[in-house]
Amino acid sequence: MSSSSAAPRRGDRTDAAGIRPPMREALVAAAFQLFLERGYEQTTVDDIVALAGVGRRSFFRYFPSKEDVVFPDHERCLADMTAFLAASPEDADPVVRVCDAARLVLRMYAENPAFSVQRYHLTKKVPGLRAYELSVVWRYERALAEYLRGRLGGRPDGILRADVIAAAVVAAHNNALRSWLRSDGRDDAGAAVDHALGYAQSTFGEVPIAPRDEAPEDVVVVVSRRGTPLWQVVREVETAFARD
Amino acid sequence: MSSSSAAPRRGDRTDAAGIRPPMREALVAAAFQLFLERGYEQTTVDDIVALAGVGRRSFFRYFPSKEDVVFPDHERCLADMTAFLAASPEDADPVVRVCDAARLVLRMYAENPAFSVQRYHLTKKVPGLRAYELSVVWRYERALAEYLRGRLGGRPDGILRADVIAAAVVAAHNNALRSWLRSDGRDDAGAAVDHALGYAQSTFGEVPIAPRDEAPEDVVVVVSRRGTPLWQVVREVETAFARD
DNA sequence: TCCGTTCCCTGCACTGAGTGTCATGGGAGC
DNA sequence: GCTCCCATGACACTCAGTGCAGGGAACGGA
Repeated sequence: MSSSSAAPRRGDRTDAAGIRPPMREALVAAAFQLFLERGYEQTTVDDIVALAGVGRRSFFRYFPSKEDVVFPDHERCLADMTAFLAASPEDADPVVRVCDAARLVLRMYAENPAFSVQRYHLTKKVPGLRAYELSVVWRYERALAEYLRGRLGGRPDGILRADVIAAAVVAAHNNALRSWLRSDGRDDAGAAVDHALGYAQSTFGEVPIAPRDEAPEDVVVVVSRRGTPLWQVVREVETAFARD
Repeated sequence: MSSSSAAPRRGDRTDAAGIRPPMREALVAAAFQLFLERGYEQTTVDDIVALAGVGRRSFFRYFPSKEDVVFPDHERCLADMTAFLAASPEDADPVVRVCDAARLVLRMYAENPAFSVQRYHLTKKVPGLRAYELSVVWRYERALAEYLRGRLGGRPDGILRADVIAAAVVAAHNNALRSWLRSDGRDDAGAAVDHALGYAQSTFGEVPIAPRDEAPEDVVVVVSRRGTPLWQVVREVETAFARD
């Protein structure tokens, strides 16, 4: 009964990078159906492969572990991010660049809102999945940090700054992403992430407030009472620079 | 042969919070000896308990999983950090406070440099341990972020800022900690962490550069060419404020 | 001193994840 | 039509982690 059920035929794939075998999708679908029905830990790999109508060994051929089936597209997204950063123009602002790289992750989540929200509720309550997600996030953060190290490595504290900026960008992105997921995908994810990344960018960025090509000899004067908290001074400076 | 070997007697413990049973330490020692000899994944829990001369079931009573034996004191440190943050005075600078909280982790590592360096080399090469360490670091970061949320929650973007500051502080701390671990514990860990946390603090801190009680009507004038990168302006402001 | 209670430890059996290996069967290429 | 390739499936195995029951030492009370 197991060999003649819904097992996929061989003809409908190309095995190249173009079309992936449907067994992968069948396993993801079966896994999520059971995870949502009975919970993650109450579902065994045997249950999943039985529902998908495939052999148990095939599961581990497509997913190195049971956790991987919950994050089926992060590997591809991580490769995309690495390629995106590697293709950065030399004169790009590094902080802007890593913010744009972070937006790739948001785009992946936003491509399939229902799936992302389901997965969010799953990872929120299963400690093992939370730990797995952390290791995924860590790899994104490492990709950003490696790029920033290459760009900031020469400056004083370049490596320290690279690590801190990467962590801050990831935290800002995740803050917005999670608030979007909590809204069940109803809020505007792009706007929230733009806002959060804008905060990170304004904290670390080196973007000139005014375009470089206009009136470089203009002068701005900031007056501040000694004793004012530094953040308030910075905010005033920023406001003064933005005012045209 | 197994019941009459090196099993610890009952008399040498008090079972209160004062003296912990030596079995815990015996398991940690046996585990690390084998981990360093053959590697983490080549060592089974049966190997560990055989060397420690205790029953297999006892291992899992002291350590919920095989990974936990590698990080035997993080649970205590996390409790210390939570208590430290909960005991914060109302008028403390939140950013300074979380930096001090992060120093608790460094202190734990510095209490036993040889052990910390061994563990560092172990976690560096074993993916499973790296994932476990990430979940530990995540709990520290959550503790800092929760405290900051409580302090900054009312302000605009308070929650976002709390998450970003917590991530930045953890990243700065870990950057210094790891560079100290890479030096095999020879460098000055305290100085490196102070420097790294100082960077994070100057980026996010609200510390007045000049003491509040002196000449609050003093005036500082900053002049900057329009088009100058913002970070450079901020650095100039900072320099001007620090100059007395 | 003796007994009962209470822990702590141990052995045993079991589940479930993950892996190595080999047989098979069908499709692609010749 | 034949052969080779390779994805798949079946089987057996290791090992982490858990539930359960039994046993023995310390402790308290009589």
